[in-house]
Amino acid sequence: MSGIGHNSGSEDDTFAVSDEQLGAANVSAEELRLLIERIERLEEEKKGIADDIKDVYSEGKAKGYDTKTMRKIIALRKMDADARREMEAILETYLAALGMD
Amino acid sequence: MSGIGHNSGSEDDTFAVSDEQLGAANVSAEELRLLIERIERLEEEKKGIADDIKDVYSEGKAKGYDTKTMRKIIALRKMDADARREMEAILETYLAALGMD
Amino acid sequence: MSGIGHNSGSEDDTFAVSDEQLGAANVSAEELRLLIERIERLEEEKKGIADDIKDVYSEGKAKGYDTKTMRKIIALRKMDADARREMEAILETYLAALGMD
Amino acid sequence: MSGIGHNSGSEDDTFAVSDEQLGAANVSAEELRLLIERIERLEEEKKGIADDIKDVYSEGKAKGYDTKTMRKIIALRKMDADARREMEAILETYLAALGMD
DNA sequence: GAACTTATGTCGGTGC
DNA sequence: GCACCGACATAAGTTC
Repeated sequence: MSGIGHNSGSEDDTFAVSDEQLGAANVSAEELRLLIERIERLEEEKKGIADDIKDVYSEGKAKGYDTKTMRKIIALRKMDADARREMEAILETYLAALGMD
Repeated sequence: MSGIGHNSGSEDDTFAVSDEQLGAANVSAEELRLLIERIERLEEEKKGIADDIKDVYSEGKAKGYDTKTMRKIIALRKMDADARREMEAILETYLAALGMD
Repeated sequence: MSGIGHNSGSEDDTFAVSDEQLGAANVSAEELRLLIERIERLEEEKKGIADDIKDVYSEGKAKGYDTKTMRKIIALRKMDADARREMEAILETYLAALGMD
Repeated sequence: MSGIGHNSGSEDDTFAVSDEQLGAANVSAEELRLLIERIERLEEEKKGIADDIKDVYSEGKAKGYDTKTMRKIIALRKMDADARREMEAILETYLAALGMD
């Protein structure tokens, strides 16, 4: 956790102004701004990775594989992985239901 | 293991695959596998970041902001940023047209 | 046939609306209304089936199965079915790539 | 008889499964299977109707209406219907409160 | 027009 | 016991 903020609910009057609500609003605005900027940074990172993925597909295409096939393979492998995870989850559910967890 | 089109030993080899082709296929398979694994790794990273984003939204929610509003703000800021980029692009175009680039 | 705005046959009556135009508009309105009512009927049917599904889950619950488990099982079976379909699709893709389709 | 988790009367045979329990399990498994198959059938029907809806939208599109508009109209009509129902509910409440139901 | 992302609605769980 | 909340499934929109 980042440790940013942690001031929700506190009535900190360090920067007290005549209008308490305005002060609170400023704190909130700052808090909100920080949250939003964090999200924006993360979105950028995500975009960057999405671009990298695109590049790898392009590379594959350049090497003669068609994108559709590559996507199919990846989807299939993902399905397998998901199914495995799902089976483990269901097993746990059963065990829990049987009081064996 | 039943590879697609693996057909060794047939005589009337309408669909025969030569050793050369098999060798090439193996190389290709390896090459393809590497591409796919790279993509899968990148997909995982992307997923991780998407989860981080979700966490930040949750954090915002916990601090009393509603998600919908946050999303709207981010969308707006993104539009602003896009508009700015667009304007810069236009400016560059003008400058280029004027031979001032 | 095109929808609203079909304008052939008017002579010089700049703002006049011919009977033909009214007729066309009416036809369009009617046509649109019918499409919309079909969708609404289908949405109702869909809702009805969704309710039926809910009932079956309730029935299962009443018989001592927990919903989560049931959902997990169904999801898993769906995954299997999807994976099978997907594998067939990929097989076709390969065969096509090999000119064997 | 209930399914998984029915555990009354066992003393220290923590993981023991009696013949009775196995028999019950078989019955349960069959029972569960039937429930699941019913749900799967219903899900398929639901999917079929969803596809039909898609088709009607496509048909509308082909006739020159845009999907977005159609969706808006349907949403509006749904709101109207919901509002009407709501008003009727309120009316009933009033009537009931007045002992006129 | 297909795939990916975003948004909305629904469902089950949980805390008061 | 009900209402809130988070999670999941579906639907809509957007982009390539």
